[in-house]
Amino acid sequence: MGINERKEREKEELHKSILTAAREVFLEKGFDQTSIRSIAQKIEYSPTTIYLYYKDKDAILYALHTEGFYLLGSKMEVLNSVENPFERIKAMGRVYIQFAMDHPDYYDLMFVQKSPMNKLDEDHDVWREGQTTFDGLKFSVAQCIEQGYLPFNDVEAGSYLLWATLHGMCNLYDRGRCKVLDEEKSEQIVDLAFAEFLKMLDAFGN
Amino acid sequence: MGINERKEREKEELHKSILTAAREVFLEKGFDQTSIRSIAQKIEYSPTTIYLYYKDKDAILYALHTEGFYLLGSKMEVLNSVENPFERIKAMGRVYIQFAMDHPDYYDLMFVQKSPMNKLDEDHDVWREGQTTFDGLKFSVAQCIEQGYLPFNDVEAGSYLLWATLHGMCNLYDRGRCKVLDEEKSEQIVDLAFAEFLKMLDAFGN
DNA sequence: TTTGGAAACTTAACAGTGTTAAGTATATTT
DNA sequence: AAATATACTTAACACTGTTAAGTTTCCAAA
Repeated sequence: MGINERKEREKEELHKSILTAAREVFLEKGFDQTSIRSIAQKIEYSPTTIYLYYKDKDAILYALHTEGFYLLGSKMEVLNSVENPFERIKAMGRVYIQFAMDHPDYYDLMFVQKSPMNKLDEDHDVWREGQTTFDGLKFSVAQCIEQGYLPFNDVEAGSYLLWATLHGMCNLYDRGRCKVLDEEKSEQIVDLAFAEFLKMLDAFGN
Repeated sequence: MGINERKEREKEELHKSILTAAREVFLEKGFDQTSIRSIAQKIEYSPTTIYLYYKDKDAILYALHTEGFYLLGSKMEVLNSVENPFERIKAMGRVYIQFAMDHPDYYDLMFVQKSPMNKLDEDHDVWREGQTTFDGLKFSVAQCIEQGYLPFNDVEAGSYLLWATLHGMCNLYDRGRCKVLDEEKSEQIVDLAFAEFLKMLDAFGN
């Protein structure tokens, strides 16, 4: 009899629908407004039911953070066809910025919020999602160094520098720190600064 | 009769002691644990009294954020004696990183948290503290461009790029995203990446 | 077919948050 | 002495994440 199988399916479905509801609330109302109670209301269950499927709120946020990395990964994937590693690096930068602009909430969860990182210390100690993405960057940076496009001594330090540069631009923008600029300029500052950045890199690449 | 004067002094004192208590809680327990009630407990007044001296919690956080800028400003001040603008820029970077490491909570409030920025939209529209600091950077960047140390077309975009690079390194570090690196390396990654950054800049400066 | 028990879910509560309306002392003015 | 203004507190509202205890539902064995 497949009763147990059906029950297992139903459990999985509720598990999924909790995450779906969480995603909807998160994308509609933002990080701050994503509460256990608001998720529960969306699926028409009591708040405590959620704790039967997720250990705590951080576990849900971690799952959403993972979704974000899959989304970013899918955008990065198409760049595998770029043969020249230096062109690939530059394109990765553009994709990264575009992602941060298109999905600021996902971006925040992936690279700024401390909540998802709490889960790491508890169970699996390694940040798989971030690791995979960073490895992709390192691979291209190593190629760039080999082929004389970038002047770094240390692959990891150089990769971190590139990552941090883009992250800094996106994060300062997202957190309203562009108010130090004219209103018109602050709107496009990330693109402008990225252009200056590319110019710096090109001075090495050519 | 100086009774009104004495009362005025007492009001000012309570105003200050609220901020002092807020600072103590903030530096001891961190941003998340800085609640109106914990501040009130420290000064042995009821939580509602605080609202007679500060409009809301954001107003207190704004005041603390301003303190942070004074602190950073005092660290930057000594660099005025550095004649060479390129050396000055590089020294500013070191001071900035050191500040972020020494005072992560202040740094967070100044450059990451949205709370203090909320106050801007309400009253004075301009972010005076950030503006002043950024102007200091722009001044040196403009000199560097003039004297051929930096290859930027746009002073503001270039300044933003430099700022964002340092901010990105500090913020990713603070938010635990250095877990993509070996444990030993993640401890010193900001210094390592900054070293790579300086090497890139030096390629132009010399 | 009824009974026992496990599984799934809910109710109610705890301890905390920012914030405010209403109430109470205290001190000053009329 | 009575009225008023000032300073502060109490109690509450509407939230938050989380958990212990209670209830309902459902399946299996007697």
